[in-house]
Amino acid sequence: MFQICQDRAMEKKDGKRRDKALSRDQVISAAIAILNESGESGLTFRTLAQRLATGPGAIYNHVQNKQDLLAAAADVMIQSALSVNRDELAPGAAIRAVALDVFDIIDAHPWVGMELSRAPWQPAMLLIFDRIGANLQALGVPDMAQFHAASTVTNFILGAAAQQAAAIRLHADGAQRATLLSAAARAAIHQDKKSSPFLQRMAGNLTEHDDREQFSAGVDLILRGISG
Amino acid sequence: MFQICQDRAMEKKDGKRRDKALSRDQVISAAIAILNESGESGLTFRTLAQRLATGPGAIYNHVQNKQDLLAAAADVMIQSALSVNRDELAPGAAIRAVALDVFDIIDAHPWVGMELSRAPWQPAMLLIFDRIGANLQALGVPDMAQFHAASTVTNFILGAAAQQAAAIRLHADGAQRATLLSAAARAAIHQDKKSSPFLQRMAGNLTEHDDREQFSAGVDLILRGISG
DNA sequence: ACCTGAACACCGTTCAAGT
DNA sequence: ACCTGAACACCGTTCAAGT
Repeated sequence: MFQICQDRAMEKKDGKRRDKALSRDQVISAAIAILNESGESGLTFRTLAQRLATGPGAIYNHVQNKQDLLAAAADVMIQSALSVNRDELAPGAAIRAVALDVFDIIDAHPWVGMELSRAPWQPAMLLIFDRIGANLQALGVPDMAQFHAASTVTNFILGAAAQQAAAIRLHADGAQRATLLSAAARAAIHQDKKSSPFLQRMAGNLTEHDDREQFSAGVDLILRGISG
Repeated sequence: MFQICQDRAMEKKDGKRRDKALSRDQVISAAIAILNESGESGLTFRTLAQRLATGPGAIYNHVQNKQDLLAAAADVMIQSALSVNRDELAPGAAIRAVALDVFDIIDAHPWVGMELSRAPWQPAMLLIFDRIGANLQALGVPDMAQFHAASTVTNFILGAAAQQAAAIRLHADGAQRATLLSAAARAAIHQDKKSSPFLQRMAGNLTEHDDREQFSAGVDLILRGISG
């Protein structure tokens, strides 16, 4: 559906003017390549221009600004993640599948999660909302309740996306996840001694749970609330 | 619990050196004042230094970096929002109250929502997690399930926080919320014609629902899943 | 019409020099 | 020990000049 094309970069060696075929799709796909390789901090109009063998200004002929660029990039990723046909699944299983597909793409490319939570009303987010909601009718949710049900699941996914993106970023920083998390928990607990009993009781789970399993359990829990 | 102090700014008029009493709390409270007045984009080490009548470098004597500053500011806001005693409430109502307190503070100060979703493992977030979890035992949730239940509610709150913060920011930009949202929805729908039937059916709700009611309904729905 | 890249108006952060 | 503010190494974005 979306071709990553890098050949443009090769033409940079000679100082000549490139063939003028720069398109919006090429800009977005180059941005995605940089984001996947170097993360959010690696994407700059200068690095992007270099990969496209042009000047920073040229990018603005195909993209409104950096927000627009990031939203378009995230949309491509989410569309690709949700392109698998799930029609054969039962409605509950289909919702679970959509949620896990989103989780997995964010797990693999944390910048997508950061971008979704930075601007929740972008096309990528509406696509997720639609795919969740499309299964509610078959699940037997009344018309009036479908909007609240879909938005609840979507908000949960959004929150988990931010959480997961941050977790991966911490991990990528080379720091031990357990160390950082328990340090944070300890700091919070320490701050007002014994006023955080639940946090203290859950310290072990916080540092050792499986993120994907936690996410999946959350989806199931919400589905139970929707169906019940 | 936390005093906003602005008197320091008054000393700036004369060119003399200020009395040296700059403290971490003063830096954070000045940052909060700027954030509440001008939003995220208004907070700069230069604007903050100006309000504190000092140089940008001085701030680093009391704060590690901007992330640290924002996390500390958000923590103050969340602590203040959750400082009301809810012990007399039934566990379900207490969880609802915590969630709505967080919603309201983000509604009033959208930068808090942005900050929470930027770094989900900061003290403010752990405090919310603790306050939610503290009511699960009384709600009759089994020990093993309490972690998943608390993290599900927390993730939902986090997602809604990002959503709400973005909504307020759009509104503050002077643009009509309905216009922008329906434009986004229309764009998403248009993109692949009739492949978004649910989004189309919900277009009206998307632009006209009440955010707080939607949030409250989401909390109720998850609570039903937890209890059921 | 589109590219080019220097220039503009900023950032967060550092650090020698002060007190 | 803490402040001061110029300087550093960047940003996103604009725009005259090219083709």
